[in-house]
Amino acid sequence: MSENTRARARTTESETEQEQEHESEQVDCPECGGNLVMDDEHGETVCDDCGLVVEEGEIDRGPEWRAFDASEKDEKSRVGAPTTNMMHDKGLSTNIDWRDQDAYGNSLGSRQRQKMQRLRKWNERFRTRDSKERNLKQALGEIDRMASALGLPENVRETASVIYRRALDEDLLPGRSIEGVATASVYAAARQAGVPRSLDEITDVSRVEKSEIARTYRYVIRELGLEVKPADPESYVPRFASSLGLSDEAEHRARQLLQNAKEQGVHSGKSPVGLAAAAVYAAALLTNEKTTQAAVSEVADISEVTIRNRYHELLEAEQDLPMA
DNA sequence: ATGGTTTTTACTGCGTC
DNA sequence: GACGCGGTAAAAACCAT
Repeated sequence: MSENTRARARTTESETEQEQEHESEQVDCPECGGNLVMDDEHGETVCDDCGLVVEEGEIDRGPEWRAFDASEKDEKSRVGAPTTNMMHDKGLSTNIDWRDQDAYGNSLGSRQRQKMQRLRKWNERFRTRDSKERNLKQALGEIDRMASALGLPENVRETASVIYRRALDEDLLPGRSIEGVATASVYAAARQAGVPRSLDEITDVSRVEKSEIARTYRYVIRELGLEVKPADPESYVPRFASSLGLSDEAEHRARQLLQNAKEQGVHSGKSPVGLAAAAVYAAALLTNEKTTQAAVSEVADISEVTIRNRYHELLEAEQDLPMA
């Protein structure tokens, strides 16, 4: 299979783009000069005025919260770290010194020593309940890595972490790889948050085979009783539209097409990504903006044939029920 | 495993710049 | 002639049974 078909489309349109200043937070939109705003919800930087998406995720500016041991944690975490599910113990564990001394360095009496022994024991029991904690640590690292690579916003990472944590609590891990479950968690979290990434995109950043991800994902969903509605085609639209440099109008039009199609139940069994891609293409046509099927196919990772089939259906549906 | 459905691959013909 | 688009047939992938 050619790698070309897999290649993500870059948003670079022209060589005339000026170097953007990296120092300042306030950068002007290359298109219209408007304000650029970070959209945490979708992990995108968009222009206030014209809606141009300048960068989609890719770069994760967040601090590196991962810590592998105590000393590293001290270095990396900022003062007053927020509690977060992204750390294996939510960053809240207590450490009790092993020395039998008080804060001034005086040694303790025997009563105090015994007390400290008991405290240490229990603290240890709570902190690293068993090997699950190690497991969790590694998995959260992976989740973080993949989410970054996919340009997913913070809240998705949080959700993924929670899902993984639950899977671990429910003893779903035996027989499955940490990687696999971690990947499935990310996949599920992204979908739940309404910023879905296709299985293919997920596979690209995971170390696990597609089939295993799918299998594990289904398993986790079922066992945890998570409700994940089939991905809404509309949620793909903004990403595709901006990758192709289409206008807001076209994007809006694409949404309409999809809503209309939804009402008529044209879906059912068709891949949401395909629908979204077709809608984007059709919308570009309707608003007289230049795009090719090949381009859409590229950004959506969907074959041109599928786009053709879908967009015919979309336009038909539009005509059957013009204005309600 | 099987059969039905959807998606992809590969190829071909048509019109236009 | 290359490009964008449309169609088709056969293969592959997917899903429920």
